[in-house]
Amino acid sequence: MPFEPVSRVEEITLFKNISPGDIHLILQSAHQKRMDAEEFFFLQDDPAEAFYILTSGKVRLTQYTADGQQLLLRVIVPVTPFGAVALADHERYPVSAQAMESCTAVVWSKSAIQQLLIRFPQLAMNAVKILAEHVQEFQQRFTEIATQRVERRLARMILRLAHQTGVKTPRGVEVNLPLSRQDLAEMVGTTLYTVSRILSQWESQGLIHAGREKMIILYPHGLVKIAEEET
Amino acid sequence: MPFEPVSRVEEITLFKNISPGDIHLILQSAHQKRMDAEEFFFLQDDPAEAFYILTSGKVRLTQYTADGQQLLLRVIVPVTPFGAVALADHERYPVSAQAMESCTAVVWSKSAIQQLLIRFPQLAMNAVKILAEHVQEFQQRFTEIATQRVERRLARMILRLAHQTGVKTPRGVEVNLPLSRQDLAEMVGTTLYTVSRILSQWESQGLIHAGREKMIILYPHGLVKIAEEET
DNA sequence: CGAATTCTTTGCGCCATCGCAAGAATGGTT
DNA sequence: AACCATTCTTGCGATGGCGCAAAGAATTCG
Repeated sequence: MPFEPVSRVEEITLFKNISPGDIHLILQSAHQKRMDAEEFFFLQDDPAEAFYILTSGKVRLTQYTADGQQLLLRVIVPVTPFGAVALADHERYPVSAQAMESCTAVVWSKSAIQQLLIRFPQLAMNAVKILAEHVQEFQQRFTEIATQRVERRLARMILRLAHQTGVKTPRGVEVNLPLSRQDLAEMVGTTLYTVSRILSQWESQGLIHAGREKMIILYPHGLVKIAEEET
Repeated sequence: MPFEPVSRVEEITLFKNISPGDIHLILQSAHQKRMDAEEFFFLQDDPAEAFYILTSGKVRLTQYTADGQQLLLRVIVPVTPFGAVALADHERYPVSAQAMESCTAVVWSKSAIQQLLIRFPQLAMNAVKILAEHVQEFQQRFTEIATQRVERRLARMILRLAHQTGVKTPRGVEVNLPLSRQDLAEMVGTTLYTVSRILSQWESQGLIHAGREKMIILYPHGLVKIAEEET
């Protein structure tokens, strides 16, 4: 089972303080999966039966509410684990995971990953750490949405995305994700109209250059200011 | 070290599938702590150095934002663990934990709990499960606040609280928590004015009886309807 | 290459929620 | 019993953000 992505996988939090030999063992009980754009790794409310680490492509994690509204909770980029609920027993996925483009991932079945957690306690500890970070992130985002204006939330989100996948180009920092206004709106908890208006305003101020499903940050400091300044 | 609360502690998720003997061992490396009302178990941004299980009293978990706003993220009742970030390395508490009344708790130091996680892998798996549930809860609340009106969010929150600590009385279900309008507002992400207005309205409809820092649900079904009905 | 589809922008009216301010209610204190 | 400190209520004006509708780009596809 050839694993070119191993070299990068080794560096991630999940495998911290685990010897290369053990990592190799752990990876041996995984298999690879590829997905075409738009395909679903899993759907919300499915029994959580597999745990993934994305090795290429991009994945969107979406939650829909009882009344049909959708929320884009996060975008997964390589090399990030997702479907971590499968680490716990008897859970269902709280989100749907959809490939935004063609993707590859390393996959463990629930039973495999649970055996690994018992066999390699450090792995369990790392998983705890990852989940603890997720809890923090969502507490934080909950706090933000409860207390801050849309403009600030959007600025923060774009900076976060730029941090995740930003690429420096001569013109500025390019956010390398095909996100529509609707997607951005779902991420910060607003409507596509409001997002569109704010982006237009920023564009007229020379802060960004926003095109269809892409965006270049011309003046990051301006966004930082919006994201942090009081009021 | 006498542990009257042990009997109840044994039932919680954290100790599931762990033998009574092992639980006893685990509890032996804890110590007890008592706190007076208003005292802090820990403050936000403190290094996470201890992990707690509340055995009596009530604890509020609060997060404050850079600009000084406060959010009441949750109320801890017995027998619930809190400070779970201490399970992970090098973390800081993302919230402050303050006793709402005089409290007792079982406490493990970070080093103790980490040794236990290694020694009892099932403990680590249970911790993973608990954290996974927290992630879900906040994803859910994030989604709610992003898509639903205040009235519905408040109805949901009150039902949740009633579920946690509700006591049936001849007059209705009494929510046994000293929460001010401000507290409720922070929990659902609104202002105390709006909470007050909504509660007044519900009171005039005969759904609840709301007093100063207390409340009795007279007609739970009415709240459920508000919490679930579409629109 | 042109039509169909999807995504984006923006004017406009609307309303849920905010937040001040002032006064009322409640509970504790001496 | 009178007082003080909180907490709660409610009128009122202000407004951020919503969401329809229609027109304008950018892509996709046949």
